[in-house]
Amino acid sequence: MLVVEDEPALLTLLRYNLEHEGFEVGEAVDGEDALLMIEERIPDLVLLDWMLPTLSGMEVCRQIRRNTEAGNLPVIMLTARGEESDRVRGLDCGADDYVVKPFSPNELMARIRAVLRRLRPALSANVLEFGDLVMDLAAHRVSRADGAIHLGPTEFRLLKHLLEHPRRVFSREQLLDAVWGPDVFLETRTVDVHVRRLRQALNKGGGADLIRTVRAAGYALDPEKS
Amino acid sequence: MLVVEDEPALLTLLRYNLEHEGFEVGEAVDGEDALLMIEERIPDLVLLDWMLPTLSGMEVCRQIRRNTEAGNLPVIMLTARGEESDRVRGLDCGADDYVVKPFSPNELMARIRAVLRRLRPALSANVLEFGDLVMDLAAHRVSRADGAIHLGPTEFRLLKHLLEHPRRVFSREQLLDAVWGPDVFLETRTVDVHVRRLRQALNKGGGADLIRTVRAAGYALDPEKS
DNA sequence: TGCCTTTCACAAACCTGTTATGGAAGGCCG
DNA sequence: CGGCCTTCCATAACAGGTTTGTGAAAGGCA
Repeated sequence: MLVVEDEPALLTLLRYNLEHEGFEVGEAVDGEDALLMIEERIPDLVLLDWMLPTLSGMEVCRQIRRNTEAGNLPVIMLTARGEESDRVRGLDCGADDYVVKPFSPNELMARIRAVLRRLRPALSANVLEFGDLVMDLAAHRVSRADGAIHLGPTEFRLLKHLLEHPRRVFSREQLLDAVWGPDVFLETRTVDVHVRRLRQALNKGGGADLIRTVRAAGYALDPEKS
Repeated sequence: MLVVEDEPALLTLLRYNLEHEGFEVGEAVDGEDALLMIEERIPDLVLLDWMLPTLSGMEVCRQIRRNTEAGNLPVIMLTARGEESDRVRGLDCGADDYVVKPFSPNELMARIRAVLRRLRPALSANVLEFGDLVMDLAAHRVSRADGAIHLGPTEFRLLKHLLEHPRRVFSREQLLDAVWGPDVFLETRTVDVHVRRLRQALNKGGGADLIRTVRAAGYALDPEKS
């Protein structure tokens, strides 16, 4: 979290409240400073005063949006100007929210939470991860260590189920129930074959085997050797 | 865009402004009505009055967040209550923004644009882009790598929907609902044919195929090989 | 008529469940 | 401790089935 504010008293107040909520707080005192810090390390969110030395908050916001790396970084504008035309301009220049001074710390925190809640699910709600393995449910894609992996429908469902319960061992019967459905009647060995195909696909890139075979019990997603 | 508001005058005002900005507007007059309409077809955004018959806006908002399908639907609360504790509660129950009556239409529109820009960059612009593909909604034109592309009405709507949710996989049923409307009764294979024509048109210039087929799942706009 | 949409039929691509075989792991007994 | 045996698992190949691509034909609508 980066706070860009040139008034020391307000900066202190903000830092106090933010740290109290568990955020790591970085500070910048003018617009150029802020852009440099963002360049160096992209924060989770930027609190941006409207009136700043060197570069106005609005200009900083525009430059953030123009930058591809940090382009969708959440920005909350902080300002003494409460007039409507300013508010419209603030939002239209790309800020995600706009808080008018004087504000109550509680309201600001609520707005920060709201903005973050909006951002996080968009990035992670439909994604399952395990180690370097990533499954994007919405895009129906699996990748590992930046390499895309192609899976057939059954292997996809199988991996999804394993990812939803990492490290847990499932018997072949449990996997048949969970992945194929409760009404199918298949050889339990069939599971072996699909596990093999899944392993083959997952390890194509050369990583360690992520599926552990538990003799006489079943399989689990778990990279550890024994 | 769904407007949930029990005061007819305000509803009319909102509809006028929203349609003027190019949104399709649906209406609901109480909370239960709203939830039903959302169930049936998920809108791009919900404008939600705080005080409603049958179910309060806050309760509606909570239920929306609880629903997995519509869980990250953008919600803007609309309310006469300007007190801080209410604002905090409103935001914390999951609303993405909170506008106090009386509000100016301009500010509301700016906030809507801000929220949409965050969640669905696609919907706030008049131009949809994906890679070298460009769709101009206003001019109803599509082009790729500087070559104009002619599409029939259905292919246009199909591509528009895919562009609004890039990389996401849609089943044939979902596409029929979203592109043809919720009440049509067509063969799911009809989608294949339109996808094929869309592909043909898009690839005429020789570019890579932008539509990914996901076996047993559907189609997605996504250029990577898989 | 001309364009667009929908359906159909067939072919191609791909996926799936099964089986056969060989190898590994663990237990039992001398 | 070592050898043998049993049980379990990994692998490969295959035949059949399902899903998708494709071309064409029939029907609608302006």
